[in-house]
Amino acid sequence: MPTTGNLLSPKDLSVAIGVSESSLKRWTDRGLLRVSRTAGGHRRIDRNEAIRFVRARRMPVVRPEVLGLPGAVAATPEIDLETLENPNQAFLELMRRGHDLGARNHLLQRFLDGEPIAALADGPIRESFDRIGELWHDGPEGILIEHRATEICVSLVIELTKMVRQDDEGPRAIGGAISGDDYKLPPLLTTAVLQEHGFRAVNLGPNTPVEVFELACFTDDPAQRPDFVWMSINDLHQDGTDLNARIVDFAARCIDEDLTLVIGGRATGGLDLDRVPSIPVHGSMTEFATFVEDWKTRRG
Amino acid sequence: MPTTGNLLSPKDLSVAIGVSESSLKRWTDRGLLRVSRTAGGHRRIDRNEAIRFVRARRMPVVRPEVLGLPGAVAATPEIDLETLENPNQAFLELMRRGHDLGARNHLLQRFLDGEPIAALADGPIRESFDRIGELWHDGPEGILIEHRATEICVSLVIELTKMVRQDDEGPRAIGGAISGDDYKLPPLLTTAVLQEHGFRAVNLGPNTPVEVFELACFTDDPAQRPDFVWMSINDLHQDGTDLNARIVDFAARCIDEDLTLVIGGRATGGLDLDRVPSIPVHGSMTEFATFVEDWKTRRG
DNA sequence: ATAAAATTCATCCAAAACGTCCACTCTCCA
DNA sequence: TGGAGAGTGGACGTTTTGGATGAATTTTAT
Repeated sequence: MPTTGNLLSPKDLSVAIGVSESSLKRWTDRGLLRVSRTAGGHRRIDRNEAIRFVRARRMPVVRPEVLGLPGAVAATPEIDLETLENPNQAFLELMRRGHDLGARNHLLQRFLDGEPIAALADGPIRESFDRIGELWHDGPEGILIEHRATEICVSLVIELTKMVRQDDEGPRAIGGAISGDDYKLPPLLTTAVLQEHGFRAVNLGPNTPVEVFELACFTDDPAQRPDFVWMSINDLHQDGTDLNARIVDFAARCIDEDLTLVIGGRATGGLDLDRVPSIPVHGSMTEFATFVEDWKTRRG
Repeated sequence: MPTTGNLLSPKDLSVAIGVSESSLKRWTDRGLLRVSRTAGGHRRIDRNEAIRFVRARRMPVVRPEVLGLPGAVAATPEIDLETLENPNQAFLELMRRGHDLGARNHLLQRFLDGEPIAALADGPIRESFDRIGELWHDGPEGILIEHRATEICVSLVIELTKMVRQDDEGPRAIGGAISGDDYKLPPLLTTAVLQEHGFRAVNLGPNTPVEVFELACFTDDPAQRPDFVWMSINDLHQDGTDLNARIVDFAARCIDEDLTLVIGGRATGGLDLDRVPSIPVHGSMTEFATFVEDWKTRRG
């Protein structure tokens, strides 16, 4: 029986990744894998640290269930996922059918294989919802599929977010989707990517007015003040001009107060941000992730 | 329930740091951890001594709340959560401040102590959002708090849901919140409660049209057909009459096809469901949970 | 106050983990 | 081809761990 709770014994992890205990000990002694010790000197390994380790070293996981990850694939009879040339299509099919366990299995496997969350966002997730979004116009069936898939995916992204190490000392980031944008996934994915890069990220969720951004960013309490703000724009109300002006004002104030504001999302093009040309705009999560890394090194 | 006051029992500390009681006692006998004794010889550990012990050895704390630590984050100076008479108020304060780790510890402890998810939904979660909902009218600050708290709570409820999911053979349930109802939490909580009671629950999320319910319930594929449907109604658009008619039609068809439909949510009273008096309506999650249990036994 | 229930006591034991050592298998380069 | 260097998995004697035991103590309910 694997150790309960969030602490793994060396044996647990060694059987999980199919490696000898000796190697594991050597790795911990060399600092490749961070462990804590009991008072008697026995090693205890945090689950998230174990996941980080196998992901960073691209180690195959022989028994994922020991790490609290999905075990054997629940075979879907109708479709043979192996034959699909594109793995993202396999994910799409699972999402279309509402096959939550299969989708979880697929995404987590790719996560463990080392794909960054940003790549998962741009790959299987985005492609699936592009396709599912088209179905939406076909009537109730499309809406059903879209709703079910969204809930599944929200749950998966939140699960991923909890797996990436949250740094207690990392820079503070806050953000959300603007007023009128009801998409839940982009803010969640942005939060996940930020946490993967060591940020302490706060998610304000969809449909957040610009005034709320202002309040959150320019609070008087310096301990609460973020170092980084992001705005997700995936849907625009018809009256975009007023919103545009508000965003431009907010962006100008961010520049004044030396706060980095980043804007992204597929409806970003619907805005006219030329008046504040210094706002970084990203078109994909991978782009955003590289920007974030740059920002961190630039900031020291 | 951890021992009250400033003295911990060996069991309290052992669960807090995730080691066996035996080991802890051995450590005290070796003098690694100073303890006092009751008249009868039972060990009592001072909270500060326990904290000193875990800090000195850099031991991971599995359940910080047992030690009186609100998590990895420093205690909020203005409030002393211990002194709040009502634990639900403590949760409210944590949510107001966006103290996600503290909120997680609080909720998870109560869950591990045996409170059913339905009780958590009716207790800390509902009370907090009742209060936070009032703040919403106070302008941006209230909206900020509400958005942040919602995202935190969504994440927590999903985490709880993953802790209770096991049954691959349970009855199938499907549901969501109706058109115009954008609340995310009630469908999530309903799903969590159903899974806790052994259901295979599918969540269609907020803002789901009645036609989608119909399609999901009366699909031709018998393998997909649910045994149980639920509808969450927490917000009504102004033109409730049309929606009311659609729901009544849907409910009638459910009765025809011998499918259980349950309706709940705080705006349920805004509908006129007298034409289909056999629809069970619940006003709280606990009520819903008992109904669900009855339904299961009645059904054999 | 008293009885019943729950917790903790000290002790014991098998399984697990400790650190160390040592063959064995790779890769690389002379 | 052969030998150095690094990584692996197993073996070892010793120490630590976690669970079980029945007796004693504390807590809870009557």
